[in-house]
Amino acid sequence: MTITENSFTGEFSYTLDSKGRLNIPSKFRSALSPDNDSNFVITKGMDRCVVAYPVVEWQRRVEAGLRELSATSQRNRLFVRSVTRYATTVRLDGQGRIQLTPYLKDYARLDRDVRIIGVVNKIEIWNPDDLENIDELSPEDFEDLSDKVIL
Amino acid sequence: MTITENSFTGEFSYTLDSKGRLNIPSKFRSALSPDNDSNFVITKGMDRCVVAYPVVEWQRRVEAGLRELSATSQRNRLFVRSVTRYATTVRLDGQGRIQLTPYLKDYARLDRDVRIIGVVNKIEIWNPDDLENIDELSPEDFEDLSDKVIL
DNA sequence: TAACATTGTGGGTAGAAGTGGGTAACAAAC
DNA sequence: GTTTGTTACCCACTTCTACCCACAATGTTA
Repeated sequence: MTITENSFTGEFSYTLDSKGRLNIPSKFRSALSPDNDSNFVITKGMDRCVVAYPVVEWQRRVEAGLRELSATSQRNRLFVRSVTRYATTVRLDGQGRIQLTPYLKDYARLDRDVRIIGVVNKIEIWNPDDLENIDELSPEDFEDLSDKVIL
Repeated sequence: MTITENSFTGEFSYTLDSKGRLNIPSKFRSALSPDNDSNFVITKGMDRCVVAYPVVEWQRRVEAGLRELSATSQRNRLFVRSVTRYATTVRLDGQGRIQLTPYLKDYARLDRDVRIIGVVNKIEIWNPDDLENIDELSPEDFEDLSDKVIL
């Protein structure tokens, strides 16, 4: 099972229920490696979305780096704070749902309908309107980047 | 159990009660390693906030950082003194609350409403207004540091 | 087509978490 | 010795949340 660890793809539509719970697509759930303990870390993403990392992913990429950053410069301090401040560890409930924090729900303008997309090793949670309105890559850029990234 | 030692994330709103007691988020309490004896060291933080370290973390800092700094310049010595001078060990009460010292409460302008944020290996306690008003990083700086640290 | 399994959604409820206050113990001040 | 004030411990109350069960809709298998 160690072949593809946490590779998320696809787009899904879900609704936040009255308690603010959000379903995670079952395909994403099964893509979680078992030692993840069914946990995600959710935080602010770029462009007004919420990102969710499997915990191991978060630890590997973020925590390790943040610990190294010295707190001496104001710039570093602001950065570390702005990353961790909005990050919360959440566990899937029995039905595979997570609870969003009020701040993140507000930040990403999530009301009832949400769009969830898989982005390789993380998940993004969007307001459907915002997702439609973000600028798509120009066809030229797309080809340019495609060449470089293989794919 | 090999998870990560004391990694604090997230933001929480609490109130100082009439006795000056401050609740510590349960998520932070459980992130304390058991041998910490339910203790924190609180002291002056950068940018007008109060910082709270688990005792083991505090000890590590004192040994690693402060000791070296102290011998060098007068400026550093002043800094070290101001940090250690106001440092107090506090224990959580039965409900998971701590008592702030008058000096720190005054220094961070904590009145009734406070914001608590987790910053990797320490906790910061803020006046809500101050927290909102600290300069956020410019998007360029953010991306720049993101590239270096995260991916 | 019928039987069954999976998935998304909704809601009740016990226990946890946050908040407030009483009081005994102790130290400092009078 | 008495008074005052602070602190730590205990108990009480309200709010929130994690866990449980339920069910409809969809997909799958025989």
